[in-house]
Amino acid sequence: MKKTRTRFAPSPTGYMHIGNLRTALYEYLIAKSQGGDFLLRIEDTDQERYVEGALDVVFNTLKATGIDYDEGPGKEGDCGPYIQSQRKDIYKKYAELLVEKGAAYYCFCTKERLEGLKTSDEALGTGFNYDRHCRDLSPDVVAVNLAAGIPYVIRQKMPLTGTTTFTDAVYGDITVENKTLDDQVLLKSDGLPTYNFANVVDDHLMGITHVVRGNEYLSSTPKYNLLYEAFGWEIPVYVHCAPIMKDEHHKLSKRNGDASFFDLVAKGYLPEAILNYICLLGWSPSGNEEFYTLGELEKAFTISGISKSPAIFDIEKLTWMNGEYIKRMDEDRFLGLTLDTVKKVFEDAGTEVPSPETLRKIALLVKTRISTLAEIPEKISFIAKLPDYDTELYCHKKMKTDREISLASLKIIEEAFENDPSVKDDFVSDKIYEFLLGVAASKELKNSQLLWPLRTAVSGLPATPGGATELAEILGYDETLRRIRDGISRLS
RNA sequence: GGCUCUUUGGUCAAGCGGCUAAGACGCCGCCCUCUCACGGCGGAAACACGAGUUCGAUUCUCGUAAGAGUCACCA
Repeated sequence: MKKTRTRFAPSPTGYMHIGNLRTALYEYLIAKSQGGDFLLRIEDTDQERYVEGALDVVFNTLKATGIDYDEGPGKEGDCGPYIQSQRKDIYKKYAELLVEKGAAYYCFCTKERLEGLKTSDEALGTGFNYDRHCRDLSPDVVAVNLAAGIPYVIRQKMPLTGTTTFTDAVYGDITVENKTLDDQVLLKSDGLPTYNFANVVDDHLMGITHVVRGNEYLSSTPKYNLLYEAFGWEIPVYVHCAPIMKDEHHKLSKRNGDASFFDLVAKGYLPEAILNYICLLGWSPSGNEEFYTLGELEKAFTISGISKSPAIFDIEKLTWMNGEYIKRMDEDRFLGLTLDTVKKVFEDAGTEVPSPETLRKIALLVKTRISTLAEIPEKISFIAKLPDYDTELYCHKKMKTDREISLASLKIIEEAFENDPSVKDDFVSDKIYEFLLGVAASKELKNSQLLWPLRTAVSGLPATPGGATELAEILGYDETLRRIRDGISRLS
């Protein structure tokens, strides 16, 4: 059995579309799940679309997601070069070979003539089809024209009758009438191949066994088959995937301003969470497990799990999944990812940056409470600087507090702190909690009547990451007392 | 318009002739609790429609409808 080989063949546009990334992932997984090779090939046959730095986006994305290629630019194998613009001569040779075999022909039609055809077709309300004007030019005329240097393209000579059937691994058998097939251009007048032609030639030359692509290519696949057959080449397994949608009607796209892979990373999403999520958009595993590392996917992936219908990109579910990844992440990695952000919150607020130990505590405080890394600043900024707040916050029915009780409670806490110097010596959450519970009991107050006002005074917020005593520990004895007094004056 | 494809809860989806039609996100409720979150428990919510085939259709066939793709010297 032949070794499985797949390829990711992006055209460098400078934007890593989520759908393209998913295609790359599926290609990678098909190869790896079968012990095969995954190659990277750059399809840059359209020189008008050249974008500076676009290749780096491709390389960086693959690197960030851990999708390693076995052959490709910078990793030369036996099938290089892996950049189509460097393979120009190859395509010309094969196009000419096809002419010799009678499966293609030279076409000298001008763009103007084609335009005329197109407009008259549109007037009829039908799609455009080349009228095959040059299909039966005599060899003599062709030779003369070529010698005269008249610009030409090479077109595929489609059979005029019969049908062509191809098999897709996800859609099954699809049959079309040959007469509906256009004599498409294979080699452009600039000597470069069209996508459809370069693809077939390269895929064959590179030993690609599985062609994975978006289902917008479904309708051109019969033409591919005809090409493979004309060359006498083995037809690969086709795996067409339904698109990822923005909503019911629109595909996810750059034009719609939809997030690219790096946009999502910049918004605080983890590459592994993004990859995990998009893998599940359009593919489902055999069991109920939803969390997969790339390595696990390499074992679990099956082509039969790929679905036929489009999937809407649900940022809410990605966000949830990202949060799960954060919760499951080990502490060291989390701290490595977030400590600088935490530190920056204090720098931006213009307040003194706490000790590394305190920064650590703050970061960890937030670990189970965020879904994306970008949420950190808003969650902790109150620690750096007490926000201005309304004393209405002190009123809470369930906690059985109002302004008066809160004022009394804060005074009680202040006094208790001052009267017992040992509190300051061991100012950690558990000890403070224990201490305050004792105070509450002695004053015949409910725990919440003491703790709710404390939390409010110390944070100025209706909801905070961590409880009153946790926050007190982080703020330290002095700052805690300062905020308690601030609360007292607000309430007085 | 021609050709092709798709159609299970709001979303992702399992199902591959017989099920009270999984699971997840989101939503709602309850519990836990020094707020929030985490966690636990529970709930509402779906087979586009119509004919066939069959003892029996979400599942097979054919229509209809609605969506999508394609019909370039773009990929």
